[in-house]
Amino acid sequence: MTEATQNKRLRAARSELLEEAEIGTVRNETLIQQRRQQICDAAVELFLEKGFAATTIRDICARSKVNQASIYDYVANKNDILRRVLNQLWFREDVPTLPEILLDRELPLEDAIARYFRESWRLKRKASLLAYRTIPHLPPEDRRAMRLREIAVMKDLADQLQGRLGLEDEDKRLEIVANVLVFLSAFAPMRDWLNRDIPDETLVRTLAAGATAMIRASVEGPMPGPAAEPAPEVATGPDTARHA
Amino acid sequence: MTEATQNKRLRAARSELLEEAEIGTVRNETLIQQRRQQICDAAVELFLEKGFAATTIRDICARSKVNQASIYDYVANKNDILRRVLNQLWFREDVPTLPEILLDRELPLEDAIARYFRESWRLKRKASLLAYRTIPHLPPEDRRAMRLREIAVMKDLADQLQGRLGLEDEDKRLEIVANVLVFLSAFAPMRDWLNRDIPDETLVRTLAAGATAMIRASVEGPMPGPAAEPAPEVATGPDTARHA
DNA sequence: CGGCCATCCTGACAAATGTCCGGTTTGAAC
DNA sequence: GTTCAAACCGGACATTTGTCAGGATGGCCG
Repeated sequence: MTEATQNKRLRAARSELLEEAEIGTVRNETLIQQRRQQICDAAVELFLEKGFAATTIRDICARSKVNQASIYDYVANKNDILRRVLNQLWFREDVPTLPEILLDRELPLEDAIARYFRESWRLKRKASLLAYRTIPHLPPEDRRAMRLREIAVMKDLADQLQGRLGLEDEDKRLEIVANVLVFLSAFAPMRDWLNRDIPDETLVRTLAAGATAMIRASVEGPMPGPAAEPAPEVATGPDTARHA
Repeated sequence: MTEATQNKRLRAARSELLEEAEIGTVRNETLIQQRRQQICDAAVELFLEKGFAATTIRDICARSKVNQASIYDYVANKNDILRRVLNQLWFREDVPTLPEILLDRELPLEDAIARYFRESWRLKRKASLLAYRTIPHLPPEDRRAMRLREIAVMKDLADQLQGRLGLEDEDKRLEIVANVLVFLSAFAPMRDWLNRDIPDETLVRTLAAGATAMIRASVEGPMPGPAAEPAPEVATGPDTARHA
């Protein structure tokens, strides 16, 4: 791990959390933290079970054992709960991103990827599901924050891969591959209703091997260009319009 | 394309649609079809924009220009609309599945995959997004129908790949790879808020090349077994509990 | 014991929602 | 022009929702 690489500031490290509201009434700071934790814990479970919009404040109160009126002493409103939950789970810093793992140049690519998948699936299961499902319920500025974070991670990853593969020039295809890798880190949570009888570690190693091959293969040969394909049938993106 | 292969009944072909309700009042069958189409078209747009739970019947009526009372002459209720929409988009039969494409043994693997991605992204954008997002809102029996369909496609795909790769025995890893391929067919729709400046065909060819390499790499070497990794932190699956 | 203040919670409000009753309009057949 | 069923729709229902005002409660200090 050369000094230059190690010291390289990762763009993603600068990404910001979603803004949380301030509340006025309750004073005891530790109590606030505790109640908020109760609320968020219950909320995550419910959001995953029923979806954000179908979860009511009453549901959250019942499960978190916080009174229906009191809850507004600890969170500003329903959307504030979602923001806090995402800050805790999606933006958590104890789960390394792949570009961070790749800073260790001693670690072979495949092992790095395996570690990335393993940790993501172990610690960010809920976060991945939640993020992909609740994005439409976020106000535009919050969506933007999440998108910026994702883009930063992807760019970092593309940089790291470029170094690993010993490529001189930027290659657009590396961004595609980076995107896929991040996408695959949500694979197990999003699809764990299938393949249930396969041990997690088999999944990790198989996918890491496959992903490594994919990376290497992706930058071989000439860059494929757009062909004479007709335009897409639909224009609707998940949250931001693609062809706006 | 040998006769045996060509005639092989694909499991997925037998999968069933979600059950649609019967309504009594209106008689004119073509009118019913037309109104239902208006309703479903509006509903898809709205479900993608705001999510199922956040979309109101009034929204759908406004956009489809069907009266709030009349809508119940054409669909049974809000959930019936979702079922009809999914039947139209998710279970549509004019978009080939990868196992179907692979029946043509003349077509090289990479080209088959490229075609699969291209067609899926062109024609099933909305369907992929909708399916991944609305599953929590479906009643258990409908979730089950969708899961069965997915599993059938995956098994078919694993079979086809086994043949292509000239493998004798079943390999669990082929199921993982099959799962990933299906997952990747939702890649562009689910993540098209990123990588927007990359032409679709570049995306298709790059990912097809990568996926092909992934398939080949996945079944090389010994089957990786479970290692001494700690258990997952969380147990919550997307819709059906993983460790119930 | 009594006062005081942080915390909790009963009960309510207005707004929104899924659903549909029962009347009104339409248009084709005679 | 009359008739009559088919299709439409204004307006309302019971319920649920997010939110909160204002009183009840409880524990600490004197």
